[in-house]
Amino acid sequence: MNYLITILGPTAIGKTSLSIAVAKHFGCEIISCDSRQFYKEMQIGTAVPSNDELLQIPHHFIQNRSIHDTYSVGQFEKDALDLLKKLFIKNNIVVMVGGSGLYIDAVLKGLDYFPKISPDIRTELNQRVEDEGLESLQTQLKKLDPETYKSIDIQNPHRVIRALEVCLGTQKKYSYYKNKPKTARDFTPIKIGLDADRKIIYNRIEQRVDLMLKESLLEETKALFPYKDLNALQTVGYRELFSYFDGAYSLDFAISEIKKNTRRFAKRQNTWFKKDKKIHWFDYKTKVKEIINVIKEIIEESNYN
RNA sequence: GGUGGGGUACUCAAGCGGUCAACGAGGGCAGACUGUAAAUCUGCUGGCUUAGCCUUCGAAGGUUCGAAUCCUUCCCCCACCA
Repeated sequence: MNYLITILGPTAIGKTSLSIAVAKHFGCEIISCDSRQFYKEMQIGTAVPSNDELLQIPHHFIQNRSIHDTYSVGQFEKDALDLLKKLFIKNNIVVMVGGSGLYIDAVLKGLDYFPKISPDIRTELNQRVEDEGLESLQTQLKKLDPETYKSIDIQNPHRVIRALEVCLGTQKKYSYYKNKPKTARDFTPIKIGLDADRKIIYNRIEQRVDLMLKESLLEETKALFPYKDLNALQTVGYRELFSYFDGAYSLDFAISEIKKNTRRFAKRQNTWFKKDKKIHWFDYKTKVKEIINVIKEIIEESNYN
């Protein structure tokens, strides 16, 4: 039996160090499940594991892509599954860490298959939202795929555009592809959540942001300024500093915005994870040993069944 | 001391006799989420036994069927004059 120990929780809670300790204990490797740590151009602002940490345990999906690549959850699911297959040959345990709820679910549960859509269609739809307003796309979606029109958040431009681009790009309804049976996973997920009181999380965020700035986040961001419109750079910590370099924000304001937006991000992560009843939650101060013991128990128990 | 402007919910800020528990924005809180997800979107935000009731608009009085809105006095801020 294979096990994918998944460590999740809000940003700045201490997932990285836990994951390394757990991976060390089981002598296994780590795959990252963080939608921003894929990009090699970003390091400080995405709080990628340190070089020292990376040397201790082999990590995957850390800075393995460029911000200029187009990457998606669908591709990530495929990449992760392919890699897991190889890793499970070496060891029946793998650790996955990350805070991107959708990406975690993609690996653990699977997404529906969608054909590749030409990026031109999205560009066009984005343009149309600007020119004609969202309403125009809503109307079109209602005509092409009434089922999806009813089920998605019609106020959310990203949702409407995605549904529409699938309809337009495949000549089939978006709903046609949805909710198909997923390919079964050949591993058992063990979900470990790290949590703390809101105040503590907010405090850690505050400290982490200050630390990033000390580690020259400004320089890192400045170098990326020419690419600020790229999707990968729509990221807390960078966006606000782009506004600073733009002259729209003062430095102090940009920093307080980073902190605020990170807090909101942590809240959204929380909302996502709360729904999942299969997560084993631990306070962030829990001793690693205790968590490992629980993991071992879960593994033993599942071996009996 | 004199004159003028102002004091509105967590903050900023509209309202200037009834349709006001009070526009809007910010902040906060809650939620949604299948290839943009650190993104994007939604709801709530005086209290309560919540289709209703109660207590709010610097304070205290007054006018009125009815006041955040009008009058009087007082307190506090700001500007100018002295």
